[in-house]
Amino acid sequence: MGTREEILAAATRVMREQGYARATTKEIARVAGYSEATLYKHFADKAHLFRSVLSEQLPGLGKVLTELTERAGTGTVQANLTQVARLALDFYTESFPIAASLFSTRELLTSHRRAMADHGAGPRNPHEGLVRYLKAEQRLGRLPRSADPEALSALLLGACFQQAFLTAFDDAEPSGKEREKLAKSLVKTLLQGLAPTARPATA
Amino acid sequence: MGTREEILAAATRVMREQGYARATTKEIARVAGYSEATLYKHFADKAHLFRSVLSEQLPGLGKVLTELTERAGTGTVQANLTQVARLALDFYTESFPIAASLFSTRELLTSHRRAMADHGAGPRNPHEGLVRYLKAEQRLGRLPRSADPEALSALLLGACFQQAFLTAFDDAEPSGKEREKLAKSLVKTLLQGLAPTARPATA
DNA sequence: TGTACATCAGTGAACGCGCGTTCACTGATGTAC
DNA sequence: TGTACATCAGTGAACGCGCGTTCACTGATGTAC
Repeated sequence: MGTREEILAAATRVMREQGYARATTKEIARVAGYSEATLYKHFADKAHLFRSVLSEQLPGLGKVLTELTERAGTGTVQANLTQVARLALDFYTESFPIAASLFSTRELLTSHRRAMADHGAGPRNPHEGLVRYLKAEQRLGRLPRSADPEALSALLLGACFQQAFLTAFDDAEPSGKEREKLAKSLVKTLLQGLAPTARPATA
Repeated sequence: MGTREEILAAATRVMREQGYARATTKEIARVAGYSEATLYKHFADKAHLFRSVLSEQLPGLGKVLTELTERAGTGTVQANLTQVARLALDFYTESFPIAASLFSTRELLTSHRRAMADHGAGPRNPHEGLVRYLKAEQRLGRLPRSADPEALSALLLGACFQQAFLTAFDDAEPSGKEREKLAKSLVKTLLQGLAPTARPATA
């Protein structure tokens, strides 16, 4: 791992573990094992360093979900969606603390938004990938035509996203088993027939 | 509105509009229309000020949802849940930027978590209120016994929460109509029978 | 092989700046007689 | 009513500190002859 990568890894770690406010050039350099001056040999300024962290260190969930479409028709819809939920839980849990730091400064948010847009990336990517998969399953007749892919995706990914927030808030990672259990129950509820047993006329 | 309240309002506004990093005592005092010294007449230090913002300026969704249980049995489940979704969208959209700033420092997060716990409050409150309502409807026979209240709540509130994140990320509030439409489609999908039309044996 | 020079990753020490915080102070308002 | 004093919200100016950033430098490695 080159010096640049070591610095990026250190910055990521500091942001994740201590938050944006504590992610100073001093602390990042200390954790990386280099002098502060070395940071400036590899990055023009602090803002550049952070943009690199955001674009290079965050795993890509969108890409995985884009490839998901190719799996349409194989396995069961339920099993496929459960794996999506598991991946989403892992991804959002890992990236939430860093994503939150985007809101530390308006500039950081604005510049990152622009940079992502230029790469065709963005926080809606996973959603778009999942919607594409669901539509494919719909065409294959494995999902009712009456289903709303947009809503299904928003519900499933949203639940995973909020769970990641709660995990970060508690500062206590749930075990893999808990995530597995959650993923299963979310998908089950999403796909399970839930026709109300009674529909009173009173609105 | 007293001086203390004006300062709190200014701090809230600065945090929301400019982010935690820009929410300096100078800027807050400027926006409030007082000197920095006045801040220290009303708050012991900056951390105190922020804790007050978090506990006094954020609207309480949990409380609304707790009262929701009393509405169990009236109207339709679908209409009640749609209103929950609308409230949740408003609440999360308003509070997300400030909640995100909790992750700027580990201390802020830790102290806020403790302070909330002491008041019996926390980010799981809305979830608990909604689960209680859903169980009440289950007892009344207006929701199938096979339904999973925990999962239903996680899905619905999670979708609203992530939508709030996207809104903050885009820095563009969606119109009331868009929120209304989203709330309706989420609830419809949650309650709509979604029994898969085919279940292949291939796992 | 030895010598002279070029390159380059990395550094210690210093810089100016804006931060949170404190201090001695002001001036308006209330109170006692 | 006037006078003397107390109270209290608010302030301007200064403080020490840690931040991001830059500078002149070092010493190891590569290259030419």
